[in-house]
Amino acid sequence: MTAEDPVPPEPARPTRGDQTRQKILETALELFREKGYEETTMRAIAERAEVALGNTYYYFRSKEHLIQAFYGRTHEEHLEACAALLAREKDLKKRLLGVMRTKLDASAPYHRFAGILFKSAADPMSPLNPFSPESSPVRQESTALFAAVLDGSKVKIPPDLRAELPNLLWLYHMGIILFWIHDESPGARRTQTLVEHSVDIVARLITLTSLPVLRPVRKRVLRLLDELREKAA
Amino acid sequence: MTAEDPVPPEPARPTRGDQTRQKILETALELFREKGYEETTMRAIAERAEVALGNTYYYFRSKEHLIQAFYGRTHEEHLEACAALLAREKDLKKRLLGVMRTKLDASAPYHRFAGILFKSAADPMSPLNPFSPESSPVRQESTALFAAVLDGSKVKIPPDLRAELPNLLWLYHMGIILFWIHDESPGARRTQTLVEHSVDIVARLITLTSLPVLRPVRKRVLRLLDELREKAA
DNA sequence: TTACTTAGTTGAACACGTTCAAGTCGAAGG
DNA sequence: CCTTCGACTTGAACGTGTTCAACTAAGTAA
Repeated sequence: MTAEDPVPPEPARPTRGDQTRQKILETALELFREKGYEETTMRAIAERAEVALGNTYYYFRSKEHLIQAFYGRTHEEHLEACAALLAREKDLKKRLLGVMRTKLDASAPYHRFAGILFKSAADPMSPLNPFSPESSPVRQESTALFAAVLDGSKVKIPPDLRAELPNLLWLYHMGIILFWIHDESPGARRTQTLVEHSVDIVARLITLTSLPVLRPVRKRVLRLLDELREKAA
Repeated sequence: MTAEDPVPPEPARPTRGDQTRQKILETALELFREKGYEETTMRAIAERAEVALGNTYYYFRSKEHLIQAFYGRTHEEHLEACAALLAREKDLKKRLLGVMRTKLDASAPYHRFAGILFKSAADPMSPLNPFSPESSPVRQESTALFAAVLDGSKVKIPPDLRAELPNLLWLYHMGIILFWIHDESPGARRTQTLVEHSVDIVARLITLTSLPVLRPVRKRVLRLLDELREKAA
């Protein structure tokens, strides 16, 4: 808004480098969609982007880092796609279902090479690992989305559980994605089935947790999460 | 036993090739333990095994396939390690706990490069993917182990759930392994904590499933599994 | 013995991801 | 105008996993 940002952490003026960076990323995603990840070579990316091979490494530390960039992008698409629904709908189950459906829709074009995402995601050394510091911003945004899913609904949830639930839902959603990656059925029908049903189950479980019978289990789950967090520090 | 097997599917007589094969595998695991997976080159393996580079590919289709061989081996170690306990103990929770503990113990020497296992495991294209046909024997053996855990215990489990539970427990155990891979705490303490607590929770849930309140949820879970299996065919 | 066959072995060659020392470009300072 | 400096760009070179056509060894039938 003001005349000039003096020294902002991440200014937004597009330099020459920014253009090159974007061209490389755009070209890479294009090729990934066309031929898949493994079959796309860095040389091919550089060539189509009209850039020297080494230059791609000036902007992206590795081939995998190109995927991280893609990951951030689909996440933003997903946020947009479910904003309307979250503003309108008040029923927890429908909210969660909507979020998961739009997630699948947003990811669909990349199903072909999404495997590589999880391939790296499961590798503790990879920057793509969702638990790595490098991707924690995306993860936090993602769990924030699930917090929003809960907040906008009218369901009563015990406060202790409420605090942890976004993390658990994020984990749940990662499980779904993992299933989706392996799902070769046309239009990912099996994953859709899984989502429809599992959302129902999850929603039920959430409401059930208020029952006295389940209190001990709930407490144990929460205590476990606490302890793990302790030892992590 | 008899004089000569005429044409058995997979005879057991050790040919020259078997020796070479074993030497390569042994050397590979040795180097993996010493330097980790990424840092071990196929050339180094070939050299120490006193074999030509190309020969390693005669016996193992790829570097990853060497890991699959290792995977089968630790699984056998694990089976042995928990046999005694399963013969003795009758309490479900203790049985499950014992199995999971021994699993971690058996895997401990390989923690350093276990990441690569899951890296490939999450990739739908990889032969290491636990859902792939190539590794289904190991998976079946593994779920059979969990069936044994249930069978030897005195807990009453609804038959419909009983049929699916080994698969669910296998999934649970994969989740634990995934956590373990990312666990950098000394001696994998965090994973141990996770196991101690989560086994308790799982055991509780299993016994709780007989409760009338939980019947609808149980039924829905089972129906979901059924539907997914249907669509897979 | 000789010819044929199959299992096992070889290392040069290939394609790829990645690195790096050397460049080019454009703006700021003199 | 020249110089300097740092952002940006270049492509040759490296190390890697993997392939392959050619070779050897050893057994089998004639």
